[in-house]
Amino acid sequence: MIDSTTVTMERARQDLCATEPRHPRPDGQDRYTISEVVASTGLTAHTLRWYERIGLMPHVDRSHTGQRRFTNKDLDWLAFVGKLRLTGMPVADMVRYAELVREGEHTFEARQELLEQTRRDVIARMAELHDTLAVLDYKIDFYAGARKASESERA
Amino acid sequence: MIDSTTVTMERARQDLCATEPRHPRPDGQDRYTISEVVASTGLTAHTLRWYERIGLMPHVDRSHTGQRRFTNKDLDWLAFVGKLRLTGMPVADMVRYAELVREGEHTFEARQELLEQTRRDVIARMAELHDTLAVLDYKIDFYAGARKASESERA
DNA sequence: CGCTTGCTTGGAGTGCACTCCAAGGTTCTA
DNA sequence: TAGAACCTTGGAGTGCACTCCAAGCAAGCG
Repeated sequence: MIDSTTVTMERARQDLCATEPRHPRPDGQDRYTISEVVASTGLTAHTLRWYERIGLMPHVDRSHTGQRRFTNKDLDWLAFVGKLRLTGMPVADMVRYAELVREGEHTFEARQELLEQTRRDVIARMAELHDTLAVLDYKIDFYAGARKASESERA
Repeated sequence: MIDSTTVTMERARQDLCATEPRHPRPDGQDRYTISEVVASTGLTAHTLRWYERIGLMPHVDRSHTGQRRFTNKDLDWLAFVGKLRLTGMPVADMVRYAELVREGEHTFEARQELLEQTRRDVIARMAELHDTLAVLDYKIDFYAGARKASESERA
């Protein structure tokens, strides 16, 4: 019999790494250099170090000489951060979310709220874009029509 | 008989002022102070002066003492610029469009292309947002489920 | 072993889109 | 006609999200 605590923890474990397919290396050997992460995320090395400095990354593991070694979990986190970035969420808010994750399961409610606010922002933004599209189409039609008219004039 | 030149010019006249309903003042008495424009556009006076300085506004008419007096046409232009801004278009590109408008009808093709590129950008952005929405919903459902599970555990 | 390429740090610099300031002239209302 | 509220300018400042730099250690290869 599986009790609900187990279920909760299993879901919590998924929390950081359930949204993306799978990364190249098999588990147990997931220690990527910064340049490998640059190649797979499209972020620059500068940005990755900066993310760590401001607390947007959990502290990244290091080699015996102090060089960063990223894990699959880090890549999953970066993929999710990339999605948040696409929503237009400010970096400060993403850092807030990262802090909540670090604080543990008792912040589930706060995290859900933050994500729901983001969701509302995304929907509002999509509506805005939808409206601009109408104006754009109106103008484009106007130019297309005006050009056709001046063409037939020349003919 | 109306020749096609007349038609073209009539459309050209509409070009700057056909996308918005109508502004408060009756025609012929459309000379708004900067603070009236602030009130009706939501932009700051600083921003309005800055728009003029960088060439994003056609040169605004002045009172005999040098204060700005905006016209309905200026308000229409600002409304359209507001739409372009909502698309995320950089100010430099909007200035480029404004330059094309100043250059006259022979830039219709270039203007249409610029707007069509913007349209493609808007559609791409909407698709991105649509994708992030799926991730957001996935996470929100996860938190909702986890919280419900830990509630029933407590019960 | 030497060479090239890669990684480290703190701190300074960049580009964008505003945003504000000081000092002074203008306009409106009582 | 006095006072408040509004307007003008060039230039400097702000906040965000990176972006770059110098100086020096680390890693992999023939």
